[in-house]
Amino acid sequence: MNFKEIEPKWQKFWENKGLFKAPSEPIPDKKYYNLVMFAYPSGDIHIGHFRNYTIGDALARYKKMRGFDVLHPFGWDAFGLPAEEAAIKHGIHPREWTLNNIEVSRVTLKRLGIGYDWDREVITCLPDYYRWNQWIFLKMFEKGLAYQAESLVNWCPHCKTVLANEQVEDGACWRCHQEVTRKNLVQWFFKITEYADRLLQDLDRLEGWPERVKAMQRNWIGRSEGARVIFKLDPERTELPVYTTRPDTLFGVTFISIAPEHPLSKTLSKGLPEEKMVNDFIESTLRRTERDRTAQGEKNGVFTGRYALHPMTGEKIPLWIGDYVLAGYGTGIVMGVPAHDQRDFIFAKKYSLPIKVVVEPHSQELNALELKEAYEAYGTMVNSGPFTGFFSFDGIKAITEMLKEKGLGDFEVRFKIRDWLISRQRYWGTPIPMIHCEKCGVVPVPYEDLPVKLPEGKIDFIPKGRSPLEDVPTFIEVTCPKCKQKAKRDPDTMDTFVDSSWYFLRYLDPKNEKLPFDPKKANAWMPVDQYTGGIEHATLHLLYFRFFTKVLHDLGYVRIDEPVVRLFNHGMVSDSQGEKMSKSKGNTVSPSDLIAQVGADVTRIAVFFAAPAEKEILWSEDGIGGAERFLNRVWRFFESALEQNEGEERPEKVWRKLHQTIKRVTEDMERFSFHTAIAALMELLNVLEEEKSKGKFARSVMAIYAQLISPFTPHIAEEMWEKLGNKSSVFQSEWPSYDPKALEESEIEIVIQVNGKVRDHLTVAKGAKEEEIKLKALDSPKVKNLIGDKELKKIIVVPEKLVNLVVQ
RNA sequence: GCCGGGGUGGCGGAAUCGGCAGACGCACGGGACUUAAAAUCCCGGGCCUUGCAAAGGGCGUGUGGGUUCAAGUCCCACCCUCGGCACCA
Repeated sequence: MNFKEIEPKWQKFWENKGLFKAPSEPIPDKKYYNLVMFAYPSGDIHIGHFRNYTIGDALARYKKMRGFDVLHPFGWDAFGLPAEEAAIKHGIHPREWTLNNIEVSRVTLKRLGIGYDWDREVITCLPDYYRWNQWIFLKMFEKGLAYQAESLVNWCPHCKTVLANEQVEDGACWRCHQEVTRKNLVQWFFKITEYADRLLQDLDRLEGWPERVKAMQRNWIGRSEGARVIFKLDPERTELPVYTTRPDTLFGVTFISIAPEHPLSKTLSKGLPEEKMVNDFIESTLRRTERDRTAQGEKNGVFTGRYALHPMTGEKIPLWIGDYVLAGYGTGIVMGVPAHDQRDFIFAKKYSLPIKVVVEPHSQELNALELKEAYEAYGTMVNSGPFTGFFSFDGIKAITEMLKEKGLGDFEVRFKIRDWLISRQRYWGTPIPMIHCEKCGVVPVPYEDLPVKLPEGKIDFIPKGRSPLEDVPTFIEVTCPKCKQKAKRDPDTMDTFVDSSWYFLRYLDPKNEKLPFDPKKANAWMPVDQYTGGIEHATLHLLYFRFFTKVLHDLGYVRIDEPVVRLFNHGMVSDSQGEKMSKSKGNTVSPSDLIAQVGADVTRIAVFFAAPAEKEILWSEDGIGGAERFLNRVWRFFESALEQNEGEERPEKVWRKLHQTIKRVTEDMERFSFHTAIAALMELLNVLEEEKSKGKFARSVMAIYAQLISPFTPHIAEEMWEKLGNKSSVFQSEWPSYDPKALEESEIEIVIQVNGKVRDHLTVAKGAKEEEIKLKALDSPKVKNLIGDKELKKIIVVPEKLVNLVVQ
């Protein structure tokens, strides 16, 4: 049987029948929104995509047979840098390059037998879509959730654009791995920090999400509880707020450190003998790379010549500038407690600053002079004025409360997460719908003027470190919507992660020209019941789209405030050495080639059976051979079953195996254990072959077999279904259910253990009494031999399972 | 350092509720068919050990302990490994 020859026939059949079209509003209790991460069209579909999308496809087909209204849409994350790079390299316009790739990939997806509702296809680089990015941006601007600010931002010198925090991995650009530098720029941000607490807390509600994704998001959001403590500059009494999680160590402060980037650093020493040293230090520190500076270990600093007053004791505390103080976290100023913070300890030792012990472990005195490292644990407070004798936890509370009374501090919760920087200095993205007017300032583009379209024609894409749009006068030059004077458009485009933050809502109403989506339709389909994709977006897309959902919820456009009930992360597909596949390494496996060689169904089985869906696959051709062998056997058995008419008896063994298989496959589909579902189907085939099942009975078994295997091998299943005399699609049939009675065996094998070790087996009738089992077990010659004249202490009988004889 | 996964044959892995560890497959070895090969079919296999054989025995799910009649599964301590966060005060 040449499987690949029948595949186009069934693909056409499905398309003509509109098998995968979803209703615009589903039956409420029977809806299944089955979402897979849409694709960046960088060429053709690769094997990683293939794995992702066959999982989604198998689920869609299974759920349809279970009677659900299934929504299984697809689209393209079509903006992004590679399109511009291709434009520079090959002189093709990014749009043309992108749309060509989409064309090629769409055909491949169809040939892979993946069934989408293509009427809902979304392409983010088309104005139909990105105008709603602009619309949402304006809504967020109105709510104060989109704002422009000057700050030190991550800059990728290779991509020549800024990056959000989430897009810097280990100090390098997530896309090109070039080391990131810092720049002070005015950029647009989304205020995700305002949602930090909700994004964190609601993770607890996401029971259907993998623990590791939730852990990553918790780490990333980085909530910490502590206190703001205000030191005052001597003598001006300017406030120097610090953030600390250890107010209990407040009496141990012997210096204060300020980040070199902090504005105060430049001004504190003005006119003092220290001024030059301070300026030199700041300058040389700022010149160092982020990675170099944050390498743990060495700490450098310089004394400013100035002092601050301790909020409790009024003591004069020296002010230092320290290169280990992060400008972007807390207040950019920290209190130095060398006895109880390892970083402060190293710093104090280096510059011979005093060390003062204020917390001691239980029943042990610490001597500041003898400390080898900071004592960072909690303990009993000492040398802490009225708080001496308190335990740390009580001290934290009491000290913060007293600071609050004095107006010199308060409890404070801090997050590590920063606001989402969305400006990009590139062409191929959504224009930011803002106008800069000399007179009126920043003015939003009126809604009726949307979309702000990307200019067409000849554009110089070569990155120069500023947006290519800046050099397109027809785009940049506008009149101010307010004062009608000459003004300029914002030249930047949006981060493409904006596009992917709400595409799942556009699928629900893709042609809407009045709104990004109709809330009624959104409420009918949301939340997404199942989302399937890779783990790489754990703290990127998966954080951003939760944020967008909450914003759109707060704006009143969706009822739900979490987008996805159940999240599944499939494993990667690597080469046989475990190396990541890439075009440059030449170790890629092309799904298109595989379909051409062995067909889609064989490839699908091979990928499903290679490993549990959540684990990495080390790709090997051997898997293809095994899959092909299995499907050939299925087909051969199917044909032999069709041919013969005699043999209508229903052997109990096969009947039972059939129903066990229905049960197992059904349960395995529900728990995403596709490889064991296939193993169960292999076992059933083994039994069918062993028992040489034939005729009518075998045909009825094979009808069920076709249904059970159909999520994995849809084409072969349809072919079998048709040959069995059915006119409609196997996917319009009802998923088989098992008969619990068929699972019951009339005779049951029972294990006989002596002292917990299996020594013999016993066959008894179903429902045999304990007493009978005991007697039979004791009657076993093997058992008699083992027991001999030892004393029988106890007999444990687990009905229908085992009997354990305990002897001494 | 903190947080989260995971450790089972040569390999991918199974064991879903504490009850026969290794299902299913890959690779491998042996055999049948064939002039031959491919394809296909049959047989074998955790490790060690007694035995000519038939048939036995012991050990075995990262390590050490514990609970239990019974532990891959539960509890305690530890080791290794993968991933996330990390000069975050």
